[in-house]
Amino acid sequence: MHTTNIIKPLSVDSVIFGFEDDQLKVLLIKRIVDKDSGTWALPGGYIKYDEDIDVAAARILEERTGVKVFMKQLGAFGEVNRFPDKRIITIAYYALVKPRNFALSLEDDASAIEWVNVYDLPKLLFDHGIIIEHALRSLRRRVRIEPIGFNLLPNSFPLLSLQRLYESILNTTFDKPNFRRKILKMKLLIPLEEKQEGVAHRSARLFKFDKNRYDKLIDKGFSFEV
Amino acid sequence: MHTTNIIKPLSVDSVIFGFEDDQLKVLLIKRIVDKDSGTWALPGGYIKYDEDIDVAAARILEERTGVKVFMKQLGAFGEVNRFPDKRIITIAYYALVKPRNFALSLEDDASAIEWVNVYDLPKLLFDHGIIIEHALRSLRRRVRIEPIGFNLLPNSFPLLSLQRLYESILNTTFDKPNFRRKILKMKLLIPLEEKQEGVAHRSARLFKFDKNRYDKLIDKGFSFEV
DNA sequence: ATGCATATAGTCTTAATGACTACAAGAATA
DNA sequence: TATTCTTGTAGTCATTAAGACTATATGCAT
Repeated sequence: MHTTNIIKPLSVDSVIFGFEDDQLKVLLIKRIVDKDSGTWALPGGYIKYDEDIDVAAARILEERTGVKVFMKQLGAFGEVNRFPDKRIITIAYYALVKPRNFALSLEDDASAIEWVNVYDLPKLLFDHGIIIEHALRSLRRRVRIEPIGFNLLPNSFPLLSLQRLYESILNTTFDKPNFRRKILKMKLLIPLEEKQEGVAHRSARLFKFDKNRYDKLIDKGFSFEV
Repeated sequence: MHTTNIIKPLSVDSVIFGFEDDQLKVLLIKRIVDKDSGTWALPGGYIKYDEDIDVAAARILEERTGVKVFMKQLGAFGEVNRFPDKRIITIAYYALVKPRNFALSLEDDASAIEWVNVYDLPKLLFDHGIIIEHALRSLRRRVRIEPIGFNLLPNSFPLLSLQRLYESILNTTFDKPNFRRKILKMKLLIPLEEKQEGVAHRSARLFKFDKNRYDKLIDKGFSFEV
């Protein structure tokens, strides 16, 4: 990594959430450089002098994963001793993505990159565990009042997947018929002709999220709520 | 202000909300130093090398107002051109306070310090207007699901004051009997013997917020909602 | 063909909400 | 003193949403 042209006391770290095998996961990398070797960490990097911080966050993630995603800022983490020896304050971001769209590619300074279950994390570098906790809290708050959960699912999905998604984020369970009723009543899902394939039981209808419709409803004062 | 021992590319700015005359207000200062003269701005300062950022935010506010308050981090604002000539990223904080407890004291570099209606702001320094917008959005989200509004009111208050508070924050109106019913049903307010004094109409009973009770209810899964 | 897992439709009860009406209290006024 | 004005406080009624269920439909696997 080049160290010229960066703002030295500031870094960016990203919590990338994905949903895979009915589990909420986080993208982690394991570094091989210097004494951090062997510790899992959030993908991160440094901000350039002539770069907006939001842009820096997106660039760094793209460098590591090849995918451009919209990042939401979580906040700054700046305890005096969070980083050893030096005083580095990090600005954390998070994003919700579809893991299938990610072709994970290793960079020079990483020995591994993996999706890890958010409820079963390894020991993490510095305060990255705390950052993930904060991100999860923020996600839980937002996911209930904004239709952001769909960013974690494929474009078309059965209702039960959506339910499992909310259950794993909110760490709870819902009654199936009731969840179904509530979601469908919002009229935000377009029922497709397609059905599930390759399942060992009655196949479910697939739906897709209707972003257009959502925007219109919002203008009319509608508010999403799960 | 001393410029030694600070982290140069980082500042802290605070949005202090207060409720006065049934209006939601923000604490602003007008600086007289250098070319910023005459522009209203958020109280702010620089972070020291050996100081947590949350502590820096509280210290800076205390220096300007003499009052120690708990600050909530809003996030980092880091557009390349937000600050003229230099690249300075600011971490914004906000807090809810009782204006009566504040003895506003001028510092050397400020020519005025004032509570200003948040819906009628003057032109502000740099991106401070944007920061206030973000703070207001965050406040609106939080105030509906956490009992933080009470921090803006005196310890004892009539129900209508609470209603006016929510109305001014959320920029809406509520039906009086319905608001009353909703709030009282939560059992978070302790009715006092005292009544309003010096009002030209029937005096209302005063209440105080029961923090203890709230903490207990939270443990039982209760969730505050307005 | 039978079981089994999931999909999907619908019922019933209870609680919350929004829109009101009505009356009470007490200072100001006429 | 009587009246009026403003706000406080209690309660009604209809509508809607939520939670806990029951019941039936499909279709693969044995």
